[in-house]
Amino acid sequence: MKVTIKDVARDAGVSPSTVSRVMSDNSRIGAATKKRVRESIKKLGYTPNILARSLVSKETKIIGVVMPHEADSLFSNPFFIQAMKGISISAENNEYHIMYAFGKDEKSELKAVKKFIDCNIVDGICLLTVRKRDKCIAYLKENNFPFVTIGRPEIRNSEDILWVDNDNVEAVRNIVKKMSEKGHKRLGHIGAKENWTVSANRKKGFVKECLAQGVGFSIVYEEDFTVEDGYRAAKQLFEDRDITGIVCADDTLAFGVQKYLMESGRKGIEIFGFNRVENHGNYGPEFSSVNINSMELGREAINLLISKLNLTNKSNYKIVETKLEMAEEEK
Amino acid sequence: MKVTIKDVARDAGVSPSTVSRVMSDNSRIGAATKKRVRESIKKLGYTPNILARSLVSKETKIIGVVMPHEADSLFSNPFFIQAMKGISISAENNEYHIMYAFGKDEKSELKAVKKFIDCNIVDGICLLTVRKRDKCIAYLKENNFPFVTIGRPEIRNSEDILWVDNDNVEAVRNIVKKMSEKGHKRLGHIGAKENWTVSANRKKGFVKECLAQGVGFSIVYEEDFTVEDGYRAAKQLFEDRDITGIVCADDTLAFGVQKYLMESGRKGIEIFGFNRVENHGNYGPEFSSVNINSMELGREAINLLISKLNLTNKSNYKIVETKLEMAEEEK
DNA sequence: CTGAAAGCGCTTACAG
DNA sequence: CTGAAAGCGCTTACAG
Repeated sequence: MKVTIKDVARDAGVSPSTVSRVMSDNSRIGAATKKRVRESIKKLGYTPNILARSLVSKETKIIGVVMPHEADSLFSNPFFIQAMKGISISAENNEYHIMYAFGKDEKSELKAVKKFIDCNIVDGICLLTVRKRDKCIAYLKENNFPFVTIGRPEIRNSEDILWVDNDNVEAVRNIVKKMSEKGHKRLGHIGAKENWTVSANRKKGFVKECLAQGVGFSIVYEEDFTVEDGYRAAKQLFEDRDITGIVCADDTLAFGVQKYLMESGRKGIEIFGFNRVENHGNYGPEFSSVNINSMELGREAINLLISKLNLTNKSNYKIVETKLEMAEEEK
Repeated sequence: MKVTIKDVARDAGVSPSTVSRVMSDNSRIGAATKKRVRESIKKLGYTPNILARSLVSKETKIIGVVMPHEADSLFSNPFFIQAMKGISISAENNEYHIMYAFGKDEKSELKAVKKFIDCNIVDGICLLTVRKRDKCIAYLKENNFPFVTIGRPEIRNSEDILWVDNDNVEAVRNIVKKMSEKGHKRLGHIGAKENWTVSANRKKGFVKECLAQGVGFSIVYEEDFTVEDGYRAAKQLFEDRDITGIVCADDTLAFGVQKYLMESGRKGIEIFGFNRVENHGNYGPEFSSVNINSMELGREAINLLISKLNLTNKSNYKIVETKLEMAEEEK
């Protein structure tokens, strides 16, 4: 049988209250008593039952993480595992636990959010992506439940919403600026998942900087972040013979572009992607990519949420730095 | 404030005991009372606090899943996300929750296991991989804590251990047999993670069937399941000029082989991999691969564990079917 | 068929 | 500095 606070109390010759206070290192307990109780704790191998504790403290020290339903078709993208890694590191550092829910579609994501809240099982929720008119965000805000999003929410009155994000607009603007300085006169952009704000922002940055630099452009949107989508988009995009460079919203799309370029024999096109995905084949030429620091995004999201839960947070958001990693030949 | 069982009781004019019995659909409660109570439940939107329930039932309906520390360097392998998907599906079907722990090394995996148990937070544990002389398995068995492993444990007295696995030995034997029938006289095998039983079994099947078929062979072991490791291994392996076919323990290794073959210009080598990984580049020739049905492995693991927890299980293991998917040109 | 009571393992005012 | 008591939100023998 599991050893409880009563067992420790009996062993140390004190009351359960005292043991509880020793556990929380209450300053009003005498040093000698503390020592004795700690010895009993060690001797008996006592670890408090966190469920019982939660029942009185009204905190479970568990955070619910909702994976976007696209995660499984996007498994080839390291973003999710990296973010999860960051999430778990932060949770561990702060003595929180993480509970994941995988949705099948947007509806079941909302269901997962509701379940988390209704069961009283989590103190807060983390959403791994932000959609336009996001139902989960709306529900969480409405119910005033603590949450954080990876990606900046696009709704009104978002000052009290916690979020982390890269500066995607700026990251793309930098790329376009760089390309313009190199002499590119006409650029292409391939995006996907139009209702993800991250996609919207990358496109926004692209358009803005093209206009600012007086660079011509055309844009193709695809359904998913896949090689096939990138290939299809490239095919369409390069009907425009003047395009000499291309910015993809994700490396998987860039792979498709590479593939198209190799097959079509077209040379001298400069490619930029996002999120440095390992190319198993690695036969194509290197291309430049923006490292969005997925692990840091996960870590900071949970840090922010936990600060909020413990009422110690100052800012409601955090911008995680990106790093443009140029292709080998550029170095 | 959250609505509790007392609120419902008051609203329906019954005692909390009765509400509790209605929740569990106890047969001794009158139909009329049930109806009235259910209306109150609905009206007030009551959902039981599962922590309070757990405290008395001694069950949390949470299963802890320990990710192998290699998971993050292996993120390019869909196995983990697929398995997690299967795990979450089974959990949802059975009204269980899942809690994941990511270890940094083998030691911290054991730490995670201990923490799960000590906190009283999980009813059972699922391990995503099995190592030789696996510390987590030893600890769990020693403490008689319910668990299931993906991969067959290799310890004595494993009859009471729950596990799911593919028949890796058989899968590789089939491949080798097929290759022998096609006329291959000498084969190569590339493995990695020698202390994972899955690797050991694939190698075992390879050796067995080569001997059975009278086919010559050589074997190279690498550290990790990566393209680089596959490339390095291929370089070494093909010093043996007679090798005409190669079985890789994972598709990532096979990509490395492809790369080597393309660079070295060597032709007519038949490649087999495992676990059909999407090749972002997809420039190389197609190769055949064994689909190990990762999602099913995850699903069945949790099914097995939950059956055990509810004392309804019969068998202590389950073999998940594999499917050999031949390269396009073979069809 | 239903309720009052005890208890799950903790924490925390309150009292001394 | 420490303990007895009440309570967190449930469930479940026990009694009627």
